[in-house]
Amino acid sequence: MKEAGFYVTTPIYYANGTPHIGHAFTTLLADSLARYQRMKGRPTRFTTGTDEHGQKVQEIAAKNNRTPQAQADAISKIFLTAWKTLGITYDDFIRTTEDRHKNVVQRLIQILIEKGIVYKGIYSGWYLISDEDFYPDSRVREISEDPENDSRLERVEEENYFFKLSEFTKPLLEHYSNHPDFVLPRNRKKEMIAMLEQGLDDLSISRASVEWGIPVPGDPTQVIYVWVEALMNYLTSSGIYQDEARYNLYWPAACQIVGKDILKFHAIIWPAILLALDLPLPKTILAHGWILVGGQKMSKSKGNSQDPMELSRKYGNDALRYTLLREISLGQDGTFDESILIKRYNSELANDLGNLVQRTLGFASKKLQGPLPEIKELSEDGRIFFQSLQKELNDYSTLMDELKISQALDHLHTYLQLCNRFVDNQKPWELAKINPELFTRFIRYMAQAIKSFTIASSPFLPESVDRILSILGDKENNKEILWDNTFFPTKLPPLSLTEVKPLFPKIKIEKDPDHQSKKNSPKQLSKNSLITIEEFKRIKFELVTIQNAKPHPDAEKLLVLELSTSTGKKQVVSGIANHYTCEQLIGMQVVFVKNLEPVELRGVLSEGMILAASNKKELSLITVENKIQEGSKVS
RNA sequence: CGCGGGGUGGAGCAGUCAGGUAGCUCGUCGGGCUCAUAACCCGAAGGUCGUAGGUUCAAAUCCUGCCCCCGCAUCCA
Repeated sequence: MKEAGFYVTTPIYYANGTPHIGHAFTTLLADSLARYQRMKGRPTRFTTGTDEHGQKVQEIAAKNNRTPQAQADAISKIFLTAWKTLGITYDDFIRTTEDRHKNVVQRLIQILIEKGIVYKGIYSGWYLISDEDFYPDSRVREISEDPENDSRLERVEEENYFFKLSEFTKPLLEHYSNHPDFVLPRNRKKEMIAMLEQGLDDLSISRASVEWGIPVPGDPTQVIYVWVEALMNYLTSSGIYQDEARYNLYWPAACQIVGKDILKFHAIIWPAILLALDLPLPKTILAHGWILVGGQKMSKSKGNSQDPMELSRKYGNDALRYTLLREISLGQDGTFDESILIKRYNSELANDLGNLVQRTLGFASKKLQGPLPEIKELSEDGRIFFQSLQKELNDYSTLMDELKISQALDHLHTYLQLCNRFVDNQKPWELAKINPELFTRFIRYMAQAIKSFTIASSPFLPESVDRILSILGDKENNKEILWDNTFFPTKLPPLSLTEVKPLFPKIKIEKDPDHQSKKNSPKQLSKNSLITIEEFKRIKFELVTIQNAKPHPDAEKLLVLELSTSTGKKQVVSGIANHYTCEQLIGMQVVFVKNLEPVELRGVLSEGMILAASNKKELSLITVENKIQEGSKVS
């Protein structure tokens, strides 16, 4: 039997803005897996794209005064550009508004209708636009009490097409127990099984009141529910009904990456649809957690940018890709921001890798003239060294195949540590003086070790590969980037080095003024978060008057306030638009936190914050009982 | 009874499904080296794995109760 192709997908993004760090994480993860499989010589297909139908797009388009298609085009272009910038090597960027997708979807739905798995019925319940999801009466109260959803909840009573999801509970549970790796990581799988065990209701899969979508075959009054249709993109891109050879090679998908928030769609509804169609199910649905940013201990070291495009611009694609994938272990939420990137970058890329190259190849290029001679037989030292490296590569490879990315990367890091240790043990700076022959031999070993590392790590450091290989005088294009070239031969051909420049210049961390005081303070913050009076005093509150208020140009929930303070006018962005009108606010005296680090919120500078009491439903600004002079201290 | 995640040496995390010497990165302390991007190497300190109980020859891991944190979204500074 021929080896199956490796088909990896990201969700198609339903976005109304630029890609955030979560999108970038998913997509970089998929890209690295794809690069890894290609390196292993496996036929690989990597699909990403945009999800462009549905009520939300329709609404946003109307708000922006353009057609839904124009809206979709704009969104799609943003993502396309972003992925180009980040060096994403997708094989297919699918858009659900493309004809190829519409054709596939209609054909698939047609089959389901013919099979009687999709039937006509009356839907009566609630639909939450922001989620594009239906809710039973039982959950409506809780949802409508949340002010965020409030206005977005619609009573729906209409004739719909239904999918007999309920019939698939059992088959799905069977599939889960027969395929332990169907959903990873394990805790997510448990969640899905629990959900299945509660039983499933049939699913309404069409809407009469939405226009922007793919019509139900034979019934142009209805469009297909956007989620159901979007899931089918994975089949469209596989080549079903279009390219049989491609479809046979790549379907079922090897790995479908999703965020934990949309796992239900991918691990229950999607496989149910496939079962209904008698199509094979994907091998693994890989669910990752959310990327948390900031948190309490946002380092004050200048800037906490979390915008992937910004981070890529500042530090480069490889730095972003490597540190992000290294830091976040799947299966759990992880934290990532600029300071974490810098830390990882400095210690692993600059110190361990960059400096390793510098102290070996860089040193050699200064000391040696002419090429490194051939080595016919490895010394005992060299053999043992290569053996230990080989073990790390094997472990790396095994873990990669198990989709344990951050653990796999651990072994690449150990590899570097072994290299640095070898350098220390061999003392090349002495060899260079007393035994040139051993010295060149040593350098030849290191060149080999670095070459193998470079190739093995190329899925995570794709842009550095050329730079390193060219130092090794080894510019034989992409043919070199194959896993087979990581092995350690018993004979090494001659090799000539070229000039070495620092690969990963160290990022200087700006002095953090708070760091000092934190260190000096006798007590660390304890877990229950008691703070000392000194810590409290560091916050400067002041009573200020709101001089002017206007809506944020680019955000529904935010207002831009102009405050008159003891040190002049300040601008603050505040999330109170749902609770106060601009007119109400002008003239009010409120409490202002003065020494908060300024930050941009949706493009508008905010130089502090004003205080308010709030819970889920209500919000009320903190003000004074009697008017007193503005600029008064609050303590 | 909303849903979910978590509590493991100073920080951030892995390990928990299939119970059997507590692991990784960073930080701290001491030493080495001087080739290198103030980098590298070696050694050490530091943990009753939230808590109470149960099962077991054996529990971070399985069972039960309790306590505490945190999300429910990237537009609430």
